[in-house]
Amino acid sequence: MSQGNIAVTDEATDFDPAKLAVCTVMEVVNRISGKWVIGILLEATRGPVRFTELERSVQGISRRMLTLTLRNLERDGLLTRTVYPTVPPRVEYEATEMARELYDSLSGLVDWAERHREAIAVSRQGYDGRTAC
Amino acid sequence: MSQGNIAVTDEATDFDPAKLAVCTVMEVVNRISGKWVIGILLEATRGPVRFTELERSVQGISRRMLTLTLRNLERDGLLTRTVYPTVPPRVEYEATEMARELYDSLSGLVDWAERHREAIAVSRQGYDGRTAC
DNA sequence: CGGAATCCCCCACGATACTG
DNA sequence: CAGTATCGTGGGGGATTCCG
Repeated sequence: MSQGNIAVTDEATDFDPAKLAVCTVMEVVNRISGKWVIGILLEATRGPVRFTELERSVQGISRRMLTLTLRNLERDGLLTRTVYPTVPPRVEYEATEMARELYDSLSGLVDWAERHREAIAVSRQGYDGRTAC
Repeated sequence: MSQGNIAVTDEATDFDPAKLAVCTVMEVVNRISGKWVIGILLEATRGPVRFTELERSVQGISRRMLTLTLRNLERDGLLTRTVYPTVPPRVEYEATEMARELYDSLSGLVDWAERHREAIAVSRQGYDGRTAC
C-alpha cells in the first residue's frame, strides 16, 4: 500500500486510485453476493445444464429465485440461455467464458478463506466470550 | 445449509471438492458483502484511523452502521480496536495482517471487473433492449 | 468523542399457486 | 418442463435521539 505522499500536488487531492478499486470491488461483490449466484455459476460452469437440473443440484433454491438469478446472470452476460423448441420444452444454461474467468479469479479468495478460517473462528469465540460476560 | 453428509452415508457419492469451494467462497463473500465493509477496510488498511475520521472518509455511512460494521470486523479479527483513555476519548482502528492479505487477494476480482466492465454494460443494454419490447 | 437505543422502511427472499 | 403471479416476512440499513 501507501505509495508515499507525492508532496507536490495538494490540490488534486481526492484522486485516489485505491478508492476507485473500492468501487470496482463493490461492483463485483454485489454481482456475486446473491444467495444463489455462486452455486448456480458452479453448476453452469461444468457444462450446459437444464432448469430442473439446477433446481435439484442447487439444493434449497425455490423456482422463483432460480428464475430471477438466472435472468440476472444472463443479463450480465455470465450465462447463456438456449431454448430448444421441443415438446416438452428444453432450456439449457451455460456459463460464458467471462463467467469461467470470474470463477478462476475467485481462487485467491478461496485460498485466503482456507488459510484463515481457523483464526477467524478463534477470534469470534474470543470476542463472544468477552462480550457475553 | 450443510451439504455433504456427515460421515454416515459416505458412499463417496457426493464428495465434491468444487462444492466445498462454493461454501468457502460464500463464506468470504458474505463477510465482505456488507454495504460498508470494503470502504472501511480500505481506510483501516492505510494505518490507524479514528472513529470520526472513518465517519468522514467513508462518505454516506451513518454512525450506527459504522459502529456495527466495525464490531463485526473486530469480531472476525480483521480489525484491531485500541482505546486510549484520554479526555476526550480516542479510539483507533487498524487492519490486521489477515485483513491486508484479504485485500491483496481481492486483486484478482478487481482485474476481472476491469477487464469485463465494458462487456457487462453492453450485455445489459442488449438484454434490456430486448426485454423492453 | 465515540458510541448505544429506538423506530421505521424497503427489498431480497420464501411459500404457494397457476400456466403455455 | 420451465417458467409467471401474488402475497408475506425478516433483517439490513437509514434517521434520529440520548449518554459517559
